[in-house]
Amino acid sequence: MATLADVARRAGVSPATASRVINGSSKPVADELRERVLRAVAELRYVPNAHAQLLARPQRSVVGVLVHDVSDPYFAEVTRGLQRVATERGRLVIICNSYRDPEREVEYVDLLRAQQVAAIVLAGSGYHDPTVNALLDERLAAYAATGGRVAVIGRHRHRGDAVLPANEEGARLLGAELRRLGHRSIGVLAGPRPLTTTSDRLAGLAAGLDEPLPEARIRYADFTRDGGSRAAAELLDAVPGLTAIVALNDSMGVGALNLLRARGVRVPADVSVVGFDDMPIAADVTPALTTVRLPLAELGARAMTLALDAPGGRDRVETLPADLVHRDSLGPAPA
Amino acid sequence: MATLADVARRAGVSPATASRVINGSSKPVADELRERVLRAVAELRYVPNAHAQLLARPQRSVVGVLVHDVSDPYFAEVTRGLQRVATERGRLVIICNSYRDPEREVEYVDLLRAQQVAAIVLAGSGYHDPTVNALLDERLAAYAATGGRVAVIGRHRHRGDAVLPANEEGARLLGAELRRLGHRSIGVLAGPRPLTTTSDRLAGLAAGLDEPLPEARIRYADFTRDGGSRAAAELLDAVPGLTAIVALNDSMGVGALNLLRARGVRVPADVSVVGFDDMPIAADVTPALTTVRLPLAELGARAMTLALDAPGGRDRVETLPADLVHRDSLGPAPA
DNA sequence: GCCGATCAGGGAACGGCTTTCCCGGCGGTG
DNA sequence: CACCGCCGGGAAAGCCGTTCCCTGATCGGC
Repeated sequence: MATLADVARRAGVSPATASRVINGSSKPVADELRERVLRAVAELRYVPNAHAQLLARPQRSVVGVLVHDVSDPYFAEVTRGLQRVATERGRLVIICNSYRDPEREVEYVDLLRAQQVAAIVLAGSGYHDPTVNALLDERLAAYAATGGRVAVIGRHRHRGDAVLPANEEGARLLGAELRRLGHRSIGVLAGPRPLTTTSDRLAGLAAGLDEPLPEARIRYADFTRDGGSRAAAELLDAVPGLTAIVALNDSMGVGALNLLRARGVRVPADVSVVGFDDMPIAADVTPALTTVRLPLAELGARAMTLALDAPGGRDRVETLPADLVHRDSLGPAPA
Repeated sequence: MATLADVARRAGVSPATASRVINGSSKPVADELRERVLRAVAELRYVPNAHAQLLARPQRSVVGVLVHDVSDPYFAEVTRGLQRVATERGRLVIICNSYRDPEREVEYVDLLRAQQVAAIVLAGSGYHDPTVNALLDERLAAYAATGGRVAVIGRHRHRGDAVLPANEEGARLLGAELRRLGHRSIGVLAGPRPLTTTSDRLAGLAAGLDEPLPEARIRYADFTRDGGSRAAAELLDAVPGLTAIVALNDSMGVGALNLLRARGVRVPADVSVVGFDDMPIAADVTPALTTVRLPLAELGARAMTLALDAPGGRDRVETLPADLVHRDSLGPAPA
């Protein structure tokens, strides 16, 4: 690997001068020398060692992003927004997948800290477990104490700037609409219990329906298509007379749709199905899924903006609105 | 940010000793001192500066991954495979999105080089433009010359180890099946022209159909749902009597399905539709999309394995098979 | 009891780059 | 003509760890 010293030697100048030319320092360098340095750089295919640079100058430029799983469409979309802003600002992004393992999440925070990242963006639902939260908080605090910036997406209980999707409000909208359409016997396909996203949406739904949701009509499963399918099967078997199924994310909704089709249940004539998130797939299934739209990419973009902007003294919290997307899978309750 | 010197001072030992304790060096350290160092580390919440470590020891541990766009399901899946293997081997992955801009791709190679990554994995279709390829090759060569490892996914013409999806063979299978079912008037929704993926799949399709594909029955567009939708509309308008539409990836296939539904064309009774890649969504649309399955995660996993394994002297090339997934969107040609 | 071997711990060099500080030379000015 | 100031360039001091090498001390053997 060619070093700056190699370049300087080849150009017949000092490393100081070479560095100045390469970084476009404000200190003027004679054209002749500049020329020689540039030529040497090209000939040696010199690329400065980013670690040495980082060590030599205080300024940190990369940003760490911690998501549950980038290949999940939800996070893929959030990440897109994060990346867009980061790229606009000339920041490199390191993406880490915690795969929903809180312990790995903590490890990754340390790893990002070791990388001297300028900011850490935590995306995705938080957990209810206080032990886990305390541990994570402790690490984030250690990071923030050294001047690191923290932004979280969709987690209430953490330090740092936050941008929150209107999970509760979106679910409330959904509940109110179901109620308006006469649905009274409603089953819920919920995500994993320990996630705050699950409980937030559940709470909003109950508020919108204007009645408590009996646990017997809720099934908890993974936030995946198969999870939704299994949970829907259980629910259907356990609760006769269901007129609507609320999936707490679109993947589960799609799974439910599939199961219903397999069982010959008509949607929405016999049973209505609604989802959450408005992922691209929601519009493409049949019947097209009625769902709650969350501005996912925007969530990411806002979070990255907060993370990169100068700290505003106090932690800033932004809430991004959710709205109902009417498609074909929701109809009036059958008489 | 606490440094090793801080830790050493607080523990009342030399930095050398502190370092040895922290890294579990083979050199023995008295329990008493070890204890003191560990306590200091905990109290100061010390995390070693990864950049300083990288500078101090020759060993490089992070791997760079360059994809078109992680939020595209195709790359999301490939990335999942890449990550899995990287994590198993204790490697951190830096993911970069080129957004299909060859120039940005070259920039990112340099950036990864600057980061001293142990290996670079290039995922996603290559380009036909020889200028672009030459430039990229030149940078990769510079990287490889300094001991960097390169692995590519789905690109023929680059140095380094390669793992290739059987694009051509998969398309051949598809073509043969269409022919068997009596389709003679076939339209193609192709991806961007400059991509080798597009031309490979086109070539395989023609081979399977056992007849050349007239350009008039091909429409080039983005590898997206909307691209597919638009291209399908054009094709339908331009070519009367079409009995089948081949989309060169599933997103385009889904777009086509949507357009056909909007126009009241029955699938597959009037027109058959097939896709490519077998992304999760393919099974969930109605009718479920017949497509060619590519082992995407496996592609990623193999590439990462090649990249991390000791170089085998010559560049290794692996091809992963494609197979036909029969679903509902393909039927016999109408009489 | 003395010498050499062994061992734990510390000093210091090193990795690659940036940046401050200093020096020599030039032009301008009185 | 002498002096001052400015300017371009280089020497060198870090940044933060790791590790080689050395030192001082302890221990074993004769």
